[in-house]
Amino acid sequence: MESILKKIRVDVNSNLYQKDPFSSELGVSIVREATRLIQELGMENFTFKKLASKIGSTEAAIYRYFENKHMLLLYLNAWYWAWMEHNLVFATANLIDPEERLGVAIRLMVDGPLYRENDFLDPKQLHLLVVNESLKGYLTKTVDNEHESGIFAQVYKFGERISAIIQEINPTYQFPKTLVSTVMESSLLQNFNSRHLPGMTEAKPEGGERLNFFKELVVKTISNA
Amino acid sequence: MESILKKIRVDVNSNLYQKDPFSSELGVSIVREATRLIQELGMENFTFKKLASKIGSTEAAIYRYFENKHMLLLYLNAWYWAWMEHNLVFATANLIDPEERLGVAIRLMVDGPLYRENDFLDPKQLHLLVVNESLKGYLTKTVDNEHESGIFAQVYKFGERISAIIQEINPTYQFPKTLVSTVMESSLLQNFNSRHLPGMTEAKPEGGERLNFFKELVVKTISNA
DNA sequence: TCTTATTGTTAGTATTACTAACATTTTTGA
DNA sequence: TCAAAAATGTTAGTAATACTAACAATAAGA
Repeated sequence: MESILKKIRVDVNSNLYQKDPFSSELGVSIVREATRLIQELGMENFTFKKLASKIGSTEAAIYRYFENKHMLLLYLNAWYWAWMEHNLVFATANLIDPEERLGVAIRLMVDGPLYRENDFLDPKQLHLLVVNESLKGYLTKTVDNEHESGIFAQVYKFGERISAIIQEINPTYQFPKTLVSTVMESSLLQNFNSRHLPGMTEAKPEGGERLNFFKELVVKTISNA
Repeated sequence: MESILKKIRVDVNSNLYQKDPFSSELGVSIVREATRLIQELGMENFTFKKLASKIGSTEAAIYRYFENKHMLLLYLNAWYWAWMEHNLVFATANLIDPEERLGVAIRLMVDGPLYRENDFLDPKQLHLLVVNESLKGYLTKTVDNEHESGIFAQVYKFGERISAIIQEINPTYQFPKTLVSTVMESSLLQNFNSRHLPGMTEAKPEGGERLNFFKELVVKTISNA
């Protein structure tokens, strides 16, 4: 399994980039360093110029790969969720019990993907990036166009997989998709809250409270009480 | 009750502004028009210059009231949650049953504040603004400084009130604050999802699904099953 | 009426987001 | 093997943004 994970090259929607970053050295160093730098500076202070100087290239060169920094964020986000889906598929491959599979899925959402030193992007870094920045990439005026061009496919696919597990457990539950998207988004926000708005939550950044909270929440919600 | 709501002037943390916008005509027209314009353009395309030209003033004049557009957003956000708290207090004042009060609170979070044509800001407009833009105001690198200067006091106060209701219903429930912040944040995101990422949810923008979803989720979660 | 607070105006700077034009290198296929 | 085509890289720019400074005009208050 480790070697398979190591070799995984995720397919993301080609509308996300101008030129596939994995088709060249420069492209790879762009996404690699961007992951670090966006996290370090935050989207508002991140610029292609700063990124260019970090990787010894120029602004214009980066624009050939990504239309702008917003698209680069969406690209990394898509990559993250595709990676999450791989993790889910592998981790649940030989689990028959749907409740067990749901447990794995929730753990994945709460704790982020497994750490594997892989060839392309570090999923641990990517998780931090997604916690801090990804929602800003959704909540924009351009979301409708982006939605239409299929840019959120990875997020959708991941969500659908977990919805399917829920429907397996309780076929009469009315809101599987709403529940799944709530957990996907809230697990990120609660991670953020525990670090920056501690009064809004009982959870500690590295504690197991979030996992317990979300597991209990989901299990109770989909049960026929 | 109506006349009281009409007269309510919310107190927000003075770190949010340079000069109290309710201390002058210009200030009032800034916050009033900003609510509309931020919503129309989205934060990324909103500028003080555009706002100034709408209200027949100048950029520099607006900078006298707010340090930058980010602080203006946080100001409007604080105003929103303070208004929400007023709504909650009035709507639950004569309800004894904590479960009934919780129901009112959830409805408020899901549907936003009551519409009252009031003297200052239109809560309906503000709700749309908060749905689309407010989370971007939290998820920043400056959140820790802002947190320290008490800028999120209104959000906290609203959350604490509802946590208290939950603790009244079930004093043994472990995560009241986490649950409340989840509902506060997710109800906004689900509103957004229903409009822009419809595949992520069963809810329709104007339907009652979200309310049912969140009510069921909270009631089941805090029950001792 | 004199003082103070409030607004308006002009004019600037540094940075950001992006593009055009062209030079250089690499690939490829005849 | 080598010329044409494709991919990359570099330089140099523009328009817009996010501010700030300095000062003039106006209104309000004691």
